[in-house]
Amino acid sequence: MQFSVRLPIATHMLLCIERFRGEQKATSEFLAGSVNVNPVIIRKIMGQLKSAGLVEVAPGVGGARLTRDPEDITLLDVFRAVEEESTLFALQRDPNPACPVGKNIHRVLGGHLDRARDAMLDSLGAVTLASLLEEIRASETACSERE
Amino acid sequence: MQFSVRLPIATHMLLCIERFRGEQKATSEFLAGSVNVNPVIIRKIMGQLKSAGLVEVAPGVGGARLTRDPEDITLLDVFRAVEEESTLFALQRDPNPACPVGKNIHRVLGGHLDRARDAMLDSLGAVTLASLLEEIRASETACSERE
DNA sequence: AATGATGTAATAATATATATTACAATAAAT
DNA sequence: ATTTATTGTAATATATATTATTACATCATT
Repeated sequence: MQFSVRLPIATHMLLCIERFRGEQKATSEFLAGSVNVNPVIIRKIMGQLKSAGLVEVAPGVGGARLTRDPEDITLLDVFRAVEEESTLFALQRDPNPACPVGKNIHRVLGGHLDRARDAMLDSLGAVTLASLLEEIRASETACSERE
Repeated sequence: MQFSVRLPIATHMLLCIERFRGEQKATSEFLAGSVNVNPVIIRKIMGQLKSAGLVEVAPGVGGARLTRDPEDITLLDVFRAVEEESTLFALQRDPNPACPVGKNIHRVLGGHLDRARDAMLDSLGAVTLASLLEEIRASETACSERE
């Protein structure tokens, strides 16, 4: 199992939107160039970000912008926009109720798996877009200073 | 995205092996009856548990047994036996190095995603097979007392 | 009207998950 | 020695998810 690459791509998109605000109109074409995927992939993920209320897209003229301060957007918000969190851990269907293990496995195991998932989500929730942007900017500065 | 049902099934198998130790030979047929899947699925997962050193299977005569005390087996051990932990979070391939975001996204985002994964793994590592077995046994007792 | 952009449908290629049949190999029992 | 129960594994089928791509109707501006 592997997570889809939607979370990294969506994060990349949001970072570009904010990093180039005022410089470059954030069109699907431009973002596709930075992420290096097909523009339609960008538009689909942008649709999910829009549904989640994280971005607004200018119809017709094009370009996206954040609806909130980068300080108020976390990786958890992005994860929830592009992945289905409730069904992260599946449980086997129809375990045998005549077996004491089969009868109780869902209840016993389910709670622990939910906690493991929540631990991951909490960790994602601790990372803001603003902090990521700062890390990006710090790298840029380090690069230019080295020249 | 959704985890495969291998972790729940493998856990179920281990619990059955231990719960019925001395009562029922833990054959793939028997375990398949409790989990309610095809015996070949059980054998494949059993192969993964064997490779991970969690169980020993008697060749020819059949039946599996744990190689360690249930106190010393955690859900993390089971997860590692049946899932590929290192590739949990994928990163987009070939982001544009000419873009400041594309150039740094892997390094900046990768660390946070690894931490989120580790938070989940740590949570799984805190649950022992022994504790699960105790929860199962408690349910059984509660049921029989209610009668 | 022409332009540049979005939203979305349709299609294809690939990968993974799960179910199932079949059968060779193995160890014990008779 | 043959039979029996079981494992390990290959082969196949089905379903679903992911990613890439083409095509085009729609929309706002110029």
